Amino acid sequence: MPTSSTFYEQVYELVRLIPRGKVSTYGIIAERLSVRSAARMVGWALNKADLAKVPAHRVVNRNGELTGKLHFLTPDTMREMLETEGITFRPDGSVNLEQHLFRFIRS
DNA sequence: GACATGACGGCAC
DNA sequence: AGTGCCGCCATGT
Repeated sequence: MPTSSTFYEQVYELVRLIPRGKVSTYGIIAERLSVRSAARMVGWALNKADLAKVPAHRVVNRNGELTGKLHFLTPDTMREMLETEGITFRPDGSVNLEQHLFRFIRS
């Protein structure tokens, strides 16, 4: 087993909190994990994630672009899943964060 | 152990 | 406003 599965699990746990119809960003998740400016790690973790258990399609970059779509079954899978959940897209194909960004509730 | 790479983000030019 | 560089940190070579 990995020396520290905590990082993966914390990322997955946060991603699982994102409800249908909402999305979050790599940067916000990284910040929530107190690993600021290490958004790359979030993407890396999601790449190794079990897509059946983690709604990785709900994580986009800061501009609302589906930068991880190539890691799904087909390049259109990510967008299709989001559309099914009610996400609307801009003409350029990016998600309207103003409307769909999920804000984590802090305790 | 050095070096490149990656589902990113911020800031300098 | 577009482009580029650097920081971040785990992995593979």
